Amino acid sequence: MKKLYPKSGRVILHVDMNSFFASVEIADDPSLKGKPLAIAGDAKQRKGIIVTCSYEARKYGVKTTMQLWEAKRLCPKLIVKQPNHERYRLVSRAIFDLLRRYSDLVEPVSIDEGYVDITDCQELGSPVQIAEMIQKDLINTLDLPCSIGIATNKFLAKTASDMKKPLGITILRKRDIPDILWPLPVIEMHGIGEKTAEKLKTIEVKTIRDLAHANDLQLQSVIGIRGVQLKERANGIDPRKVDPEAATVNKSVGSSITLPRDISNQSELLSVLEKLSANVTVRLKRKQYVTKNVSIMIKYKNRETITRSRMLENPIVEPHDIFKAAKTLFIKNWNGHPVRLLGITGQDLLKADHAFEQLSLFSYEKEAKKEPLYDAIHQMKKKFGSSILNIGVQDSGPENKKKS
DNA sequence: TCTGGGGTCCTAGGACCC
DNA sequence: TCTGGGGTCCTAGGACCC
Repeated sequence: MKKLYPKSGRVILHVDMNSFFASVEIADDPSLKGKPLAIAGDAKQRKGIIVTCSYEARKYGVKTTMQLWEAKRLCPKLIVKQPNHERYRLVSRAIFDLLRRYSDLVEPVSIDEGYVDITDCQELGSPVQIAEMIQKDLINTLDLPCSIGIATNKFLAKTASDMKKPLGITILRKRDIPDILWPLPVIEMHGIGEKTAEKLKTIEVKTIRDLAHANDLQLQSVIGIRGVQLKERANGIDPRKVDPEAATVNKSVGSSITLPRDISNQSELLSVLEKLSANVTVRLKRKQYVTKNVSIMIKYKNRETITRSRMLENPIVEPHDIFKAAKTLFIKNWNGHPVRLLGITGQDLLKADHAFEQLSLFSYEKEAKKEPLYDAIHQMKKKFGSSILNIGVQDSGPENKKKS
């Protein structure tokens, strides 16, 4: 074992929950076990696509993003549940709490996957033993299956966890790269999608082997600066650290909705924007952010999509402030055609307490160096409205209601 | 009867400043 | 006496991922 993982090298696990949403539903209702289950939106609301499904459903050919009616055609006995995101978030937290019992270096990547750096955990056992312990632990305590990849860096660990599902444990060693990684088509690589694969084809790069040996200049010319990095990964090189803080910071927080039908009536659309504003507020507050930039997204009937954004003078978080900004953008940019989807996103986020400090400093300098605190706050309220001072954490927002 | 909703990162052009 | 080059900020769009 020591030989496989020399002292200087790292040992990183990628833990990937298997068909997470479906598995949570099954854990919560064991009568679903062994049955074809799909999590999907409401077909009547035009959101009838498969979000995820159990392995039993996959046997029938049911796949993620498939239309619900198509899935039912393939598998008439398919059981369909609507997603319960609140519940999934809760379970996700429990998963990462469990992982942190093995190592402090846990980096959540999404609701159902994360990296664990176990380089300094030798006393717990070998890497494979640790992976087995985690896998069993997740089954025993939460009744949830996962696949785990083991490697010396994030990219290889992520690739490895994908190779065996469900309930796999896979080691991907550097020396196995030519045999295991290189024969795969480039589109299998994390970070390469359809468009990039097409571009790579134009320079005769079709497999990961081709990519690993590709010419740097050619790569750069066809897919930009990312090209060289992807080539490194294809060669098994990935210096990214496991960073527990990475996921604690948000760059943006938004809310969007595909309308039950296309809408061209302005007041109807505005009332949708108003609801979205309220939702964005709830999410910003839950994460304790304020935003300095509001952007809207409009997707038209013909799927053409525009985004329009605006920097704001002062950070905001209250629904009426967000709605006001969104409404202005909408009125100015909507072309009057039927709308299929609307979204609002706060970008350029500030932590609420930090924004407060900034304002407070500003206020002191500007107005009231010697005034009592009460007056300083009063001044700020006058200047910026009371909204910025009333940032509370408010959970259990209206998020669930909208599922109606 | 056309693929939902949440994100991240990168690129490119224009405005503006020095 | 019309004109270079660098840097930063802002906006819009695209690609990708789960």
